[in-house]
Amino acid sequence: MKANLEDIARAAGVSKMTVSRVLRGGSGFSDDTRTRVMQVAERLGYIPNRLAAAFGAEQASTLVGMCVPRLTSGLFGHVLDGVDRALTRLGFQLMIGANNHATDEEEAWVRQLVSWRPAGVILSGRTHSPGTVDLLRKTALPVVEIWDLTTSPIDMAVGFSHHDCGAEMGLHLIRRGRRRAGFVGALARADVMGAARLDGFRAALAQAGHPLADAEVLNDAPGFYAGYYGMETLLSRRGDLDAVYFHNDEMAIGGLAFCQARGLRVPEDIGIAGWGGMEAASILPRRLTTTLVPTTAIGKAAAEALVARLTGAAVPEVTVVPTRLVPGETV
Amino acid sequence: MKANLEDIARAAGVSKMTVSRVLRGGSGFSDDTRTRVMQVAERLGYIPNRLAAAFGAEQASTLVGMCVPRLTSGLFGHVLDGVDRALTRLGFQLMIGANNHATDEEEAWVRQLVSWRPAGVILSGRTHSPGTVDLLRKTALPVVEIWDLTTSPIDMAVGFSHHDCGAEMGLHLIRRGRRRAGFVGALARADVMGAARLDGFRAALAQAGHPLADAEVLNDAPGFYAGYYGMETLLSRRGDLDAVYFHNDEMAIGGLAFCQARGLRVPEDIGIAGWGGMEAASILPRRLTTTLVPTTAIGKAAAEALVARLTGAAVPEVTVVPTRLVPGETV
DNA sequence: CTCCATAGGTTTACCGGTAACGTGGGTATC
DNA sequence: GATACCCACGTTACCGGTAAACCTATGGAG
Repeated sequence: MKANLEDIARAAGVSKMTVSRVLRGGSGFSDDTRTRVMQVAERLGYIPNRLAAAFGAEQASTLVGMCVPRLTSGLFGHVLDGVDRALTRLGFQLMIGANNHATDEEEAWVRQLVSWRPAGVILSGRTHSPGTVDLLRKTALPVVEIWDLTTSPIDMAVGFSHHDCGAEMGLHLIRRGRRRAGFVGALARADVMGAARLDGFRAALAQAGHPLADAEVLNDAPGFYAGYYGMETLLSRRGDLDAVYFHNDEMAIGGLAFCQARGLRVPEDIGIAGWGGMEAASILPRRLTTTLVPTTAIGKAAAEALVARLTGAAVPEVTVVPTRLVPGETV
Repeated sequence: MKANLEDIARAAGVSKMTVSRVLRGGSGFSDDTRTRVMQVAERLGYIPNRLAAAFGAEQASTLVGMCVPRLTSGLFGHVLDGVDRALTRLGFQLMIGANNHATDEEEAWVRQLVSWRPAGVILSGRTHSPGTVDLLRKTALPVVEIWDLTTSPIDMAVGFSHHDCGAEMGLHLIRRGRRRAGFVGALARADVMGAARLDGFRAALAQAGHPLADAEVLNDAPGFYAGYYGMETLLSRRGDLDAVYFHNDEMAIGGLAFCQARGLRVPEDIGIAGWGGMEAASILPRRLTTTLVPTTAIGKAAAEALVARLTGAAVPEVTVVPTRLVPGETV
């Protein structure tokens, strides 16, 4: 039932090697042989064995691994989609994992992945355990780090600066006349990139002479609830805030919901800003002030950089994919 | 640099086979041998080669494939998360793909997957091409079909009935006194499961003597915009509707936004119902009437059923994971 | 004292491809 | 006419594990 190259070879009256060449679309055989082999392969229902192929000739692997922080993140869903579409088109298979914002979980996943001898790896973020970096360097695997720009990537990087995103929003709030801005974050200590946005935000505000009034960084997942309760906590401490910058759009919408529940007018009484871009954010009664992140484009660029490297093409070490601040109507 | 079993064997003064047994935690060696082998493996930085292992002994594969309709779907992100957590815990690796609601794309993906000789496959939905079914049957691979309950699954199924979801919501609207209900769908012709919900909805309304007033099934992706414009279209045709059931919560929220923009009061002037569950839906000024789907639980159950089958345990052909209608405040 | 079970190994034979190299015959070139 | 060269293949030697069969002391039972 399970035919292999040998079976086809016997039935077609050629050698195993010729069958291999024909099926991989190589050269070194006549048209006659080609059609004969193809027909026999079809008739026997041959299913290629990539395991054997990748094992016998390691450079032939078409397996790519990708690790995201959380599979439930809407933004990373789009990144995954971009990666998947590009890889599928190029004939690669995608193995995924989640690191839950923990470098040791990432390392465990990378170890598993490497044991499959993949063609390359896509990681999210700039923070990795020494073991991960060491392993990837030793195996000399092509690596693309996405999402945040690493000053010195392990191999290649595709993304943007979270620090700059925060700074840009800080400046925007100042320009809109806000003077007492706060911040609501999530995943305290776990999410380095949210922290980078806060850093940039804080720096921009300080430089403008109106330093960050207060910040509440929760330990929870960055969802609507966290935004709602983060807003509540922040306002209970500082009732005089005139703007709040959130970890992401989900949380900002949660914050908006809280304002609505308390009868606070947005943007008159208080300004609300999110980050990341989310379809819902643009259809709210007032369009959310936020920063759009080209998620799918990042995924696509990462996959293409990886494959380009595999084909020996020159690939830039760092690819910057610009984000865009959308003023909206909530600040 | 790349050590293999042979290298470890030589350095530890034992045979390759003993090293293999030690590393896999088997038996048939002394404690002394064990520690010696482990130390040498550690020192040489041995990286197991799962490719070789799976190739040499096919039943040893720890690779599981999963195909979802779209990687950008919030609901399936949670399903993937459930699958991933369960598989990681059990020592399996996850290969993913998207079928974009097209059976031929699914078949192409399955063919690629099968060539990696995986331990099992998780598919979404009940609709597959004959080629897919044929291939899976021939390879006798463990298969779990999730999301919708197939009357006769290829192998195993985990999910619920979309038809029943629709019928339950139809009945709920009737009970709330709605008499002229409409439906707004998406992914016309592509999404069989949304169509099943519409069927159930229509049947329940008809049986109650207040048949479906109108339906608008768009071709677009089921997002906020589609909900907004679908609502607009539906109301322009039938201004007298007193309830609208949407393909999912995103679209329902889009519909709510349209009502708000037009000054329609919800639920007084018109009722709005969604499907699927979405964190945002429960934090709106009025909680959305919807059906909660236990996404993560489905993923977990699917992964566990697959692994149970692999270990030879008896697994029920069909696992029903109940959904729950949440009345909310929009109907 | 023999027999036998058992612990603790070793040996052998694959799994199904692919790279590298070999080969025979025909054809173009000098 | 000899040489070179190419085409269309065939041969051989792996890749790194694992299953299964096979050894060989050692200790205890009968």
